[in-house]
Amino acid sequence: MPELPEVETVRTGLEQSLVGRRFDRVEARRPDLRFPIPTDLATRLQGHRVLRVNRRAKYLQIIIDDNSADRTVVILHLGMSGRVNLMPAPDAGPHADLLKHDHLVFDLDDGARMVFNDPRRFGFIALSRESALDDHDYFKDMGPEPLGNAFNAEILSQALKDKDTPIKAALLDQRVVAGLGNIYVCEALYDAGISPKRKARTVAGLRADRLVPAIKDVLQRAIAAGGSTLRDFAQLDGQSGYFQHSFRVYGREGEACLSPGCDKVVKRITQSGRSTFYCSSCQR
DNA sequence: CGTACACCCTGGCCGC
DNA sequence: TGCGGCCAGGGTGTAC
Repeated sequence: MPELPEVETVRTGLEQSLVGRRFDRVEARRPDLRFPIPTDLATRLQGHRVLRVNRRAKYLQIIIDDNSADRTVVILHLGMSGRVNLMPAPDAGPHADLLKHDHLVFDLDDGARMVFNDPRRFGFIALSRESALDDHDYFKDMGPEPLGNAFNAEILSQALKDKDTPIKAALLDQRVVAGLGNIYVCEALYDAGISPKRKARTVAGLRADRLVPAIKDVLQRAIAAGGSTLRDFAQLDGQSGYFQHSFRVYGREGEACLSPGCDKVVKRITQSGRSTFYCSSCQR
């Protein structure tokens, strides 16, 4: 499901419904997702309130106000198929029945219920401390946030200049830039007119000048649209994102290239085991 | 070290 | 209807 815009959409929703709320009851309904669920998850959270909800790349970071000088942080990754549902307090009686893949249940002090559902279980949850977060294994080697000021053509060129790998693979490498996934890499390369097969080192310089704004623009437009819904992504209230209607190449194999005057159709190839969509005429 | 690939897991869709 | 094959937005471990 989620790349940066989808995770950011979830973060915004969680910020509105979670900050200031207290966890009354936390339940893990199975021992593991992709990794074991911390056995002390419930005891570390119950009785404490949420201070903030942050995002780093595709990870959510929920900071807990637990009266500690070094606060507990919940790290949540949605994997491919994870989603977070927020059910408001029911008018009367209990919450609706849980579903097969509802793995984590968080009951809040206002009667609302947050549920983490993940059919494929590529998602995971972990606990850390605020002071250790940047040094955590998940984050320590991560590249810059693509929407931050620290991500610019100079920085990207520096990261690409020694790489022989295709630019498509380089942009999926979270050490180069953190938060892009298959969809938005395809879209950004199309928008910048850069072939996904081009060696990354040859993108350093002038092409990076075009690529950086293309990346920022597609991410910002996707966030504004509430993310993309392919099969199963939904916002907290179950609404779909609608950026999928704005895809220019992703998923459009065999369809006409949208660039004015181009008479080619969109091609699909496999790179690093994933589908790449591109126009062989407009992207060089 | 950098790169390439298999793999984790379930479900939906398509063709037979 | 049923079944096999293929596909899917992610990250990691292992083999070169």
